[in-house]
Amino acid sequence: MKVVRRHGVGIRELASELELSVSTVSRAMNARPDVSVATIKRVREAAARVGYTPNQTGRALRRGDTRAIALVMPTTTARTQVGETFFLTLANGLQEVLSRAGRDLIILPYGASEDPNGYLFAAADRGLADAFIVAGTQPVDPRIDYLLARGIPLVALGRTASGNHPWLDLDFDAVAADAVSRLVLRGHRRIALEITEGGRSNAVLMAEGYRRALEAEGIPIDQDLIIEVPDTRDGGYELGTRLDALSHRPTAVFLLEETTAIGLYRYLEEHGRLPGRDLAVIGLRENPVLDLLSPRLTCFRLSVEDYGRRLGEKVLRQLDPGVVSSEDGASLQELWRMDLLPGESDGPA
Amino acid sequence: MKVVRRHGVGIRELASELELSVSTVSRAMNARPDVSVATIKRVREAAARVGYTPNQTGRALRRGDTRAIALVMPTTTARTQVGETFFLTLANGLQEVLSRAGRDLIILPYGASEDPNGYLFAAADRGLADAFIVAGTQPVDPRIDYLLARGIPLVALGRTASGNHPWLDLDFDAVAADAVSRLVLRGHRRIALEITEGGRSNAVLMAEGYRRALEAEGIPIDQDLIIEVPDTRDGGYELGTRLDALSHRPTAVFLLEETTAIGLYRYLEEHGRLPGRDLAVIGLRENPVLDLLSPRLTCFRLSVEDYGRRLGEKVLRQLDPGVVSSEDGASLQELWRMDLLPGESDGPA
DNA sequence: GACTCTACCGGAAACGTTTCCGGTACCCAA
DNA sequence: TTGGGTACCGGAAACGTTTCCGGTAGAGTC
Repeated sequence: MKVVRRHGVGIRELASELELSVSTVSRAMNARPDVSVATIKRVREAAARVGYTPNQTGRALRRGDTRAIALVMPTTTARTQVGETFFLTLANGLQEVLSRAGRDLIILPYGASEDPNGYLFAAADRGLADAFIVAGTQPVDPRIDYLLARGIPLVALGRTASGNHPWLDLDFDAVAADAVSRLVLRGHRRIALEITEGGRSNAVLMAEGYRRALEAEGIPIDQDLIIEVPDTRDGGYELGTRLDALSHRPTAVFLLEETTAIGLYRYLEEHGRLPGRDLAVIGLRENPVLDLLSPRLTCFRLSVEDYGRRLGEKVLRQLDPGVVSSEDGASLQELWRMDLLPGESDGPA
Repeated sequence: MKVVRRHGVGIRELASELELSVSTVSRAMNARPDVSVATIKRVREAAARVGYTPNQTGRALRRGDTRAIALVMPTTTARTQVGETFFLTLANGLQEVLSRAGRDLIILPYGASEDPNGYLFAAADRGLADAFIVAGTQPVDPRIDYLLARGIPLVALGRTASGNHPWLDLDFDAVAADAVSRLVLRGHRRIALEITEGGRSNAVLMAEGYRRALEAEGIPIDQDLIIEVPDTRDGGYELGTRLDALSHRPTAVFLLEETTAIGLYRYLEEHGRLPGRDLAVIGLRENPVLDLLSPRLTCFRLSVEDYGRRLGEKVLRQLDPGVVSSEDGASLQELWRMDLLPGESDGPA
């Protein structure tokens, strides 16, 4: 009934057409040293002419590897976060590096509907890719352990508690230190921190960085100043009310989720106050949506594409340890710095 | 040097442990009718115990199919468009449908750096997936022709000139008709249209729909009212100047790229004018970024997730024609309606 | 001229699975 | 008791490629 699409032309057809053996054709296609360059040329040309491409499945079966890297990432952020282009931009930079190395990028998206663990387990068992990049990691993430246990190369986007595996993460400590010291320099002493509700791992890390930064500045830590709200605009509005409800109001706030800046600005505006004049605000990540805010939000610049490129280099190094760059040893686990991008929202106290 | 990870346990090991033949184990794993249910149960349990999963590569080689669907999509929009979460949300809905059918979704992203055609050609030749969903289509798209020529199942996201292949696209005609008739009803006669610079296919389609809608309303078409600007905020600002430069100013404008609304609003504000009062504005697609605009932009609602789900159904139908839904015949090529979402930006003339 | 060495190539086995084809054992009816 | 059916299972050939191992021819060496 159904048209069986046997692969158009196989290596055997090509070999017989060229009156060569299958093995020679294979070697020629792979440019092995023990074929004459003349033969390589001849085979390649004939392949192009008849439209032969080595079947990847057969090749993968025999060689035991695919030439692909899988990026496992959540798609749910697309709904909750405003203007969340993070992962796509990341994929952009990542792919640039990978394709230069002759490897393909495969994205495995998982939504809210499926079990992220089972999804990755199945893909790993299937041997879908040679290495996995796991995004949206949890502090203790079964996916990392699963891959580690099977010796499958991986890079995590975000540190985990699983110990000695490669990861790349943002340097929250440095960011917190930068933000806090900048605010302190402008006379702020009561600096609040907005973090995501529900104890997400980034929130925990940022809270730690914030505490360390305050300690470094010799400012006592007030637990009330760490405020958990949803990472939405409404969360930002709520943040405004929560700040005002404090007995001793802070003069500055640092936002882990820049989306909340929108709601916070609206709250302040409705109450006749101005960000930067009546409350200093610093956001974490630059985001084109924030361009609409006035006064301009002070935040940190993250070149997501560069971040993706770095991720690509890390995963390639996992696969080909031969290409050891000079600074290899220390960079199994790596923190990524972000530069402060001054705006007008963080005025003096 | 490197630890060769031979697949942990293969079907042979499992078979010998169970004292069964390889073929029986295979049949049991696939729940074929000619195995006893007792054996199926026994095999499945043993498989779970020793951690055996059929190697997908071997299976694919023998069966000639993967259980995967590939979505080929551009990542460049992430940079140019503000808050472009379209594809990720689409993937979300798509995957929901596919995983229900026991299939995996693989995303093949292509950036500006690579040749989108070659990228797809290679993936198709490799037999990466059973079917391809091609997004970011051009009116005449070599990728579609390539897949068609090889008989590889596909669904295009966007109509093309390649004739009789399945596609799903937005119903620009209906949208234009809705927008125009709404504006006409409110007394507008000079209605401008903003389209993307460079003759992108959506722009052409929308321009046609716009013309047809005007004709249907008996309004003569003025070519000057069709204005091409970049699909950015600055493009929106430029649109404002271009509209004002017209000898006979329009009283309403319909935006193909809602991103431009941001710049247009700013232009109007700077010139002391108000959208909805001094110029009626209707945008094409709802976009969370636009929530920040005041007065609220009238636009059309597109449930991207539903759109993705529909896309999934279409591609599944390509692969399993057995599951013929009642309205199958006519739906090879399908237009997707969008509902108008009233705002306050399209006041009377 | 015999020997070794190099450069290139062919045959066949492997990778892990599915599926075709056949074969046994059993049950039931005649 | 025999014959035909059914239910289940085993052996072996595929799927398309790579790679091991061996083999030939020619060049170079003494």
